[in-house]
Amino acid sequence: MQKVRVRFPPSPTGYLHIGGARTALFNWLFARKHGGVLVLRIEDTDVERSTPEAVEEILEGLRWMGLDWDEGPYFQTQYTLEHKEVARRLLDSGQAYRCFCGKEALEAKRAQAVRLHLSYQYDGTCRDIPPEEALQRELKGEPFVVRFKVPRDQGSVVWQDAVFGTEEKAHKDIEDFVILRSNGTPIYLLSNMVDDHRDRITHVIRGQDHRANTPKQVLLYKALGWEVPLFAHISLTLDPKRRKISKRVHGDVVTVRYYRERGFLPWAFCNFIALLGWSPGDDREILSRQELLEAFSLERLSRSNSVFNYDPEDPKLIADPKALNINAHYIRTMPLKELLPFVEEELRLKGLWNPSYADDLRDWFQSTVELIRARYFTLEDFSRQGRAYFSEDYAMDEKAWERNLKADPRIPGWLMELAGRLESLGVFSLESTERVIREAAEEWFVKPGLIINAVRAAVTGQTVGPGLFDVLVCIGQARVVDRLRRVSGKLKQEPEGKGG
RNA sequence: GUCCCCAUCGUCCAGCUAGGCCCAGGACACCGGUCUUUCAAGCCGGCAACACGGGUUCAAAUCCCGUUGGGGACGCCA
Repeated sequence: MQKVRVRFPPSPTGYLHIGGARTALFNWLFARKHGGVLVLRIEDTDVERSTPEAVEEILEGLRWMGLDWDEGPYFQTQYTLEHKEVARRLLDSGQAYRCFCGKEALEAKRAQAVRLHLSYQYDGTCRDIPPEEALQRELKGEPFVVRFKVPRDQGSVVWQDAVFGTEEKAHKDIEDFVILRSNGTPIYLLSNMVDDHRDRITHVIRGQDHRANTPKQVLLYKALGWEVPLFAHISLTLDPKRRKISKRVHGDVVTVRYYRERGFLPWAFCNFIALLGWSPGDDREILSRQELLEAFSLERLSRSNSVFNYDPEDPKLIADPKALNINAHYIRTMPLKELLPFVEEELRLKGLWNPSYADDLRDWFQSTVELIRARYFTLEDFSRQGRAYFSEDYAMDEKAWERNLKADPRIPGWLMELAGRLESLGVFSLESTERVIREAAEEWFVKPGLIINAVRAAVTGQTVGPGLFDVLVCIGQARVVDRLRRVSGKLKQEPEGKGG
C-alpha cells in the first residue's frame, strides 16, 4: 500500500478560521495516524487578496494548535508555469479548446438565463471551431480562454468519497469549464489538482464546499491519465442561523487567534473542533491526542453540517459553551506540570509574572495554581478572577462589595479586629486561621458564614473561590492582614445607605 | 432557476450499513435538590428529539417514495 500523503492548502486571504482549522486538524490526524505526510501548500494565486501577513497568521495558528507539517509551505504561484503547461497539453491533445466568447457576451447570456429562470451553462459556441482556425485567431492576438472539453455523451464521472461513498455526476450536468484565463493564468480548479498530483496526494480531505468541483477535477485527472486520489468531503460549520461561518460576518469568534487570545488551551480547542462533525463512535468526548489518533477515521465523519453555537448578544458567552466546558475540563484536570507554562505565559502577558514564581516561590506558585484552577474556564481567569493571588492591585467585584462586605454595618470593625488577631498568630495555618475566625464569630454571635464571606471578599475581591482557609494560607499572613485593614478602611469611608 | 447533499433533544454527537436489545443513549446548556463558608466548584436528579405524510414488514429512528425545511455548488475567486 502506498504511503498516505495529504495536504492542507489554505488561501492566505484572511485569518485561519474554525472551518479551516478543522480541515487542517483532520488532515493532520489522518497523516499522523497512518504514518503519512502532511503537505502545507499556500494557494496564493489570488494576488489581489493574498497577503504575507495572512500566511504568517495561518502558520502561527497551526503551530499554536500543535499541528506540524512535513513538507512546505509551498507556494502555488511558483508553479504557474507548470499549470499552464498542463493546460497547453490538454489543448494540444484536443481535450480542451480556445474559447473566444467575450466576457460581456457570456455575462449577457447568463443574465438572460437567469431572467428566464433557466439554468445556465456555457453553450459551447467555440467548442467546434476547427483547431487550425482557433490557432490562427490566437496568433492574430485575439483574446481567448481555454475550456476543458467535457464529453457530450450520456456517460458520467464516477469517483470515491470516504464520506459520501461512490459519487457520480452526469456529463450533461457539467459545463465546459475554464482552465486558463484570457490573460493566460490558470484557474484554481486546475492549479489545485496539478499541485495535488505533483505532491503525490493520496487523500484529498477538504470542506464540502469543494464537493461540486470534484467531478470537474476528476475529469481533468482522467484526461491527463493521472491517478485519481480518494476524496473525503467534510461537513461545514454553520452559525446558529445556519449560515456558513466567515470572518466577515461573524468577526473574531470564528478565528483561531480569538481562542488563543481568550485563554484556550490548544489541545482543548482541537478536541472541541474535532467533535464538530466527527465522533469516536462511543460516548467519549474528552480525548487526548493519542486517543484521538487511535479513534480517528474518515468513515466516521458526518455528512451533515454542524452548528457552532454562540450568541453574539450574550457577553458572558465568549464562545460555544461546549468549547468552554471542554477547555475548563482540561484546565482543571490536566497534569499540573503541563498547565503551569500556560499560566506563566498568561501572567507574563498581563504583567503579573514574578520571576521568583519559577524560583523561590516555585512551590507556592504551583500550589496556588492547583488551588484556584478547580473553577476556572480559561487561562484568562488566572489573571482576572485570580488576580488577587498574584497582585495587590486586584479589582473588587461589585457583588462582593455589596453582598458580602456591606451585609452588616459591623463588618469594617470585625475585619479590623480580625486583622490584629491574625497578625499575632505565630503559626498561620489552615487550623489556626479557622480557629481565629470561628472563635470570633462565636464571640460576636454571628454565623461564621457571614465573617467568612466578608473575609473572602476583602482578600480576593470575589464572591466565589476555594475554601477560605486555603485562600488565607495561600495568600499569606502579611498580605491577608494588610488587605483586611485596607478594605476595612475603605468600607468606613463609604457613606452609609448608598443604595439599600 | 439547475445540479447535488443533508434531516435524532436548544447545541454537539451515538444509534441507521446487516429493521426487533430504542416509548431512543451520552455530553453541553437549562432547571431542581444536596454538601457547605461561597459557587461560576462537587455530587444527585429533572426537562428535552427520531421534521411531516405515505408505503414495505409480524416489527421502522433504522429500508423505499413523496412533501417540507436547511445547506452547498452553479465566476476569466480560491
